[in-house]
Amino acid sequence: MRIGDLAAQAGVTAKTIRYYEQIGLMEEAPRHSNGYRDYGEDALDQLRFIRDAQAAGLSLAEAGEILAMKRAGESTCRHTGELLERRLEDIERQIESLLAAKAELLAMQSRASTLDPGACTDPARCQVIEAGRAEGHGHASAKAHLGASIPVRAGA
Amino acid sequence: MRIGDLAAQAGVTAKTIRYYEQIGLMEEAPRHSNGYRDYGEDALDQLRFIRDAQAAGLSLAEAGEILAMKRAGESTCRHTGELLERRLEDIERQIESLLAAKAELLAMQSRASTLDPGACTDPARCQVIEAGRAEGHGHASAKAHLGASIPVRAGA
DNA sequence: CGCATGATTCCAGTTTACTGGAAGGTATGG
DNA sequence: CCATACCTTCCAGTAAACTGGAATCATGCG
Repeated sequence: MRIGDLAAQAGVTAKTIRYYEQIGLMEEAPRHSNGYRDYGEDALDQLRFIRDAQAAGLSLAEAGEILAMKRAGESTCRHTGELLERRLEDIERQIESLLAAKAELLAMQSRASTLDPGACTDPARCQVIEAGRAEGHGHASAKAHLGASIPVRAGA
Repeated sequence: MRIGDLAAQAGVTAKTIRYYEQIGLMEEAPRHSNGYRDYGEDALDQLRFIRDAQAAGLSLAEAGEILAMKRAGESTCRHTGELLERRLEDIERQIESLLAAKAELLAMQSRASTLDPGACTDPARCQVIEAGRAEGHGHASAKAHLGASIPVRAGA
């Protein structure tokens, strides 16, 4: 299939795929006579793996190391074993961190709901939102990039 | 305490703390008569929270939203509740992804160890490492930033 | 035929989270 | 008195992961 098709199926843009090829993350695709890249199912698998790896907090470089292993046929070699080991440890650690953060958020949530339930019906009273949205209302004045931005990430 | 002291205790650099203040992530610290910033224990708590939040995959902007809530006293307001809700959902999702990635790595690991155990004692035979380290040995030739770099992250 | 799509390359810009370095002020010990 | 270490501001650069846009070529439809 052609790059746009692959991109659509993988949920990325064609630009991203060319970028992945450029940095050596994906191998150079074979070309049609017209110069168009031609991809097979394995390319889709790779892109899906990259997506998963990223979602799991791995960098493209790390995903690339693992893809290289896959391409090499997962040969049993001390080095690949060590790589897998390290990645697993990283992932373990990240899960721990996430659980800790989750606990912290849950604690905040319960404290928030038990302290003064229903005390904030008026949007003008909500300091949190004010602090995030309004501008010159009193305290900190810096706010360079941050403060007026509601980030979107992690949703896609 | 002064910025260098705080930085040392939090395991970041003074530059990083000034940067956090600059982007509005931390409030402007009170100053000594000499202009030096003066921090209390709460600053250390904040920095620790930021570290945790980052390890959990939150951006500084997201950590900032939560810190703003904390500063506002975790007031019970629909909006803060929604923010917490969203963060928790994000974290849930990230944990799922991590678990999926972990499963995938474990599968690779077991396949790798059962396919041909002990077949790779000679480093010259390990295509994986070769592919990651060597340069002009046959296939892909692009490798711009990637390929010769062993990333460090996720360890600190 | 013409024109919209979609492909190609190449180069430049963006965002996030810092980091480095210059140029200067301040506190302390010998 | 001066060196040293630490503080200040400001401006510039970096790395990762894209994203946008220009200029050009190819394909397919009416």
